[in-house]
Amino acid sequence: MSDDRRLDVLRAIVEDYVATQEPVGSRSLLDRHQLGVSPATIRNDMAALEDEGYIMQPYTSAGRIPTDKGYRMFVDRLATVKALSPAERRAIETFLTGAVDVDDVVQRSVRVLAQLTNQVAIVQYPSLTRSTVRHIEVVALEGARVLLVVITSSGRVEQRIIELVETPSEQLIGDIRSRITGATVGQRLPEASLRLAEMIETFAPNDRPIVTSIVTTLSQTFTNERSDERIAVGGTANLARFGNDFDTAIKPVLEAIEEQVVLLKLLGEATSGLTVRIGSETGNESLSSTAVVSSAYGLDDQALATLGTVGPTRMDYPATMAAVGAVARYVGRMLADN
Amino acid sequence: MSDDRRLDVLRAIVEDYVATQEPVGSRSLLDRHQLGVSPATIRNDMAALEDEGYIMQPYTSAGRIPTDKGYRMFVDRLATVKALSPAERRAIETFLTGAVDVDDVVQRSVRVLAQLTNQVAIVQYPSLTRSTVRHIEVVALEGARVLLVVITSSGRVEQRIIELVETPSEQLIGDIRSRITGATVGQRLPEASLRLAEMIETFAPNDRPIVTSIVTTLSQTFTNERSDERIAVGGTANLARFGNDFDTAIKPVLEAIEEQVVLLKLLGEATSGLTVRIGSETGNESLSSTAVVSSAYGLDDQALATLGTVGPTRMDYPATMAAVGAVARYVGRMLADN
DNA sequence: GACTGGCACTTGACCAGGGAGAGTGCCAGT
DNA sequence: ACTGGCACTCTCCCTGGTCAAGTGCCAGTC
Repeated sequence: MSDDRRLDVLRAIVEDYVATQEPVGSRSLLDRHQLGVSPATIRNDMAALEDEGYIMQPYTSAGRIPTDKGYRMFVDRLATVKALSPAERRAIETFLTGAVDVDDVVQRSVRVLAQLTNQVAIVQYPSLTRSTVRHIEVVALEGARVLLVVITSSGRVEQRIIELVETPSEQLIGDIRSRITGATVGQRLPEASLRLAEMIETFAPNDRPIVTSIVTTLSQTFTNERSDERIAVGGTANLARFGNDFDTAIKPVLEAIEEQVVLLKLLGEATSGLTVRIGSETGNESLSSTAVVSSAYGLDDQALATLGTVGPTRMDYPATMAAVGAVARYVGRMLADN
Repeated sequence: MSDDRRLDVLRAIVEDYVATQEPVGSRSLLDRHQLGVSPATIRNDMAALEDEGYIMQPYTSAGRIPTDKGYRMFVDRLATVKALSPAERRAIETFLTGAVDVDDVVQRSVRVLAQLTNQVAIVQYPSLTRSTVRHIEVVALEGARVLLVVITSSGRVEQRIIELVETPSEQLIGDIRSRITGATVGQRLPEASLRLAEMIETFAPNDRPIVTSIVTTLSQTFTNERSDERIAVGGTANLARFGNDFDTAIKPVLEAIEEQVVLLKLLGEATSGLTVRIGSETGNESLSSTAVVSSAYGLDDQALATLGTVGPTRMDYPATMAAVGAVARYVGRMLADN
């Protein structure tokens, strides 16, 4: 028995099952693939594959379906990366280039990713903690109110309005602005936060209350976890494809989507490159029939955040991986141009 | 045959059907309500109600279920408004008061509304076109870049960065800022947009290119439909309650949620007060088994935008209406405090 | 005249039983 | 090492029969 053919059989089973959503038997498998052997031979191969845990039978003497381990093998060693069609590439490009700001980029990528993959798409906003400070603005509003604006290297603009204990002089505001700018621009946000703390003591004691209040607010903004965890989700209507059993297939996904924390875990750490997590690999018990394809995106080789799709384990992995990878590249490029 | 009792019967049918999700027959109806008459009498009343179109039988000689017209009657004339429990009121209040900015207010209201009603919650961001300008800031960044910030009366902060053809002088920027401020602060955004247009010609011809570019960007921001249509959605996991037929009950709602335009239509015009749209009244054919409860919210009596819930027509209308109304009031108050 | 009890009737829901079909494992043969 | 053949095992689907819930109607009662 040749090892090569056994793997071919596994690949064929995965492809057929993904296409038809039905357990695949030895005969129907031969109808769709020319393997040059008889059904009986295939059956032997299947028995071996089952022994090794790559496929299973939903019930005795039905066709076979791939196990998580089978999909894993398929993804790791059997799948040939399916290049996107030129039309798809163009679609991504034209759709993304219309974006006016970071918010828009994220929103458009969710849409395009959902559309390309027919799955649920998730895009994390560019991480604040991984960006650097590009510009800081301190503006006096009416009364003792002050507007603080931070623009990051990835184009995100965060702002906050605070009320000071007393109205600061025009000159003090200017002084604060230029010193903060000097201390933070170009720094990554967590470090900028440290510099700010050190800076307070360089001001005259009289001014400290105002300076402190401004600086702590900025620090909070720099290290704000809430805004670091912002996420956009789209394509939930594609949940239809997950199966017809609402409680086991669809509800868990909807629940995961509602909980940002869970969602972030799903996307995983922003390690560079494409990650595929299948079934139990998601680390979420109720998502056992779900798979996540995710990729970091960023400026140059610097990972900024993560995006990806959530779909049924029985998905078209090559196509999904190609789409996720392509969108990640384009988004990275968009943010770099900005 | 007393008219009063017939309406009591209708109310009882609606309540029972909402509670059990099963067609209600004359006997089981008497088990749960003391109407003081026999099943046969109820049957006669039911026959009359059916003739008038308030209830129907899913099939010959099954129990009755309310029609859209029946629900409408229930909502208009039969439902006694169910006051929220003190615990619920406190829940809303404590949950909303933690919010730090408008974004946060909206996000928290979606959550709390979804949780209270066990339905899908929708909250529209405070409309820009209905707000007035509170503050405008023009800040020179590095090179010829300029940051424009608009703060509205409802606390929304919109910002945009543009690249000018040439680097403006510090003085020109200051001049533009003060004149724009003078012309727009306190105005509603559409009017402010007009004032800006008039203002261009008061500048020296040399400065016009720069002024024009800044002013048009601001105008766009003021009248930007995209940001006027921002919407937050939550509680999609509650779709489980819509029924077990994915294609007819759940998918249409998910599709509506994906399309902001559809969603906005659903919420409806921000007329003040509570609006209930049942089945075909939603104006969306595929949402025939869905009902929308919505309410405008705003500062004082000035409607700013709309929020509401989407649920199955067989929902607990009194409870839902109470929750939507309460959240709308609290959100309005939050934004006024801001 | 309004209500009630009784009765015949209708209908979907819920089994049980019985092919049909797809697929398997295994074995003897090439 | 592969193949053809065969007995076997499941699910799927159809049929038929019973059951319970509910109805409409009618004659009778207060």
